[in-house]
Amino acid sequence: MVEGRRGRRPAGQDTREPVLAAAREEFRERGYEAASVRSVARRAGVDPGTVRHWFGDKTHLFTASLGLADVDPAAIVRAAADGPVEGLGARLVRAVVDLWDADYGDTVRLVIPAVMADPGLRALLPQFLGAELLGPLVRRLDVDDAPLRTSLVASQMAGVLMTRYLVPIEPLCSQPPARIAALVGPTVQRYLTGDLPPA
Amino acid sequence: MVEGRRGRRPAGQDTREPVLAAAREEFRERGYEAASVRSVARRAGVDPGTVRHWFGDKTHLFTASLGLADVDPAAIVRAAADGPVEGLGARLVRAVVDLWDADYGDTVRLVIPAVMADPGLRALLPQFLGAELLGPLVRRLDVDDAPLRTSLVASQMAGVLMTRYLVPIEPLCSQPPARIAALVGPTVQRYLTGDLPPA
DNA sequence: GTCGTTATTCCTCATGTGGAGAATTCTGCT
DNA sequence: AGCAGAATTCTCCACATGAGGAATAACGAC
Repeated sequence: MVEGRRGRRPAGQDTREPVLAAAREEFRERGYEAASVRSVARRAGVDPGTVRHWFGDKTHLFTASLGLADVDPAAIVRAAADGPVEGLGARLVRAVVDLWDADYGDTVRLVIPAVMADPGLRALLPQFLGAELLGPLVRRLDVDDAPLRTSLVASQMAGVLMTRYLVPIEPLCSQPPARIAALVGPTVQRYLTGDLPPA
Repeated sequence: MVEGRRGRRPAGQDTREPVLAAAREEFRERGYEAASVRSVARRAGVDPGTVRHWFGDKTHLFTASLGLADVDPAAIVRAAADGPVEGLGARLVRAVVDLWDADYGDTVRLVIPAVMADPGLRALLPQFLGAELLGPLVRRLDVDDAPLRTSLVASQMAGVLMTRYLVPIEPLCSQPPARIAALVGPTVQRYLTGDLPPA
């Protein structure tokens, strides 16, 4: 921060981008807990209040620093859903596991606690999982009980991701994606297209 | 805290119990995030350092205040596992959902973020889920791949509990326990005793 | 020019954590 | 019994943090 100099900076000096870069470094180096907003601000040569002004609280700074908006998980899931209905469950599991292995493996351990700790973010999750990610897929299948099936698939998916990335439970968590797809795929398939007990 | 009065208190004055009671009140009234260690100490008429001395950090104070040691989920799961193998999956799901509905429904939303935020607690979870809770059950079934089956069951269970209590996904989250058992039971049954694809 | 808006800093407050030290109780020894 | 010293229990102080509000300076529309 420019010492003793209050008020707006002269034009042409973007502060958002430096803050974002500093946040990426900080979170990568020290993890979510140990990272501090103040240190991010110091790195960016900016006052902590500025960080707050642009990104709100720490969890929002964190998710912003991950640039999660760049990747669209829903698109990947939709791509996996193209093709025959047989084996759809396995393809779906495979796609999601691959996605997370490639892009989110390192960061999900950080994202989840942040999301869980923030009521606002948590409230968005069901909407995302149900409507955004799995909803279109299940509707395409033209089955009844689509919402129920969606939530069942979401529950199994959430469980797999949780035991793979968040609370590692052996030996499932260290199986290769193909094996996980083979093991869990039939379950998802049943939730998608199989017989469900009547209410 | 007794002002200006340093050092050990006269005998017979238990401080642990008042702190625990205060913590229960505080967490119940304000939730985990908003609750403060200092406020608990104030309520108990004790210095914050005393709280720290007895219970360590905030997450440990929290779990201590829940008295989670009193209930033994493993025993309930074992009880549900007594009986014929047919329908075991459904009975198991039912038992776990009932347990959480009755005893943990209100608090799990608070427990999970606290656990996730604490690396120590998180490290204990797999051990608990795998070995303590489900391990004996799967061993009793005398199947091969017992550890793998255990982790598969854990993944589906974790998913159900997550979508029911933590990130409510409709309509699954508001189904009665019997329906959830009917829906998810076959999956657990397959993970327990069904055919699994070879490695 | 003036005037509201926006971007930025500074200050304040309550918090979680850690350490130093004081008052009490306990232990071993004579 | 009596007493020195160790262990336990507890308070105070210090520190860095996350959050919010007030003050201030540059900008843009008119």
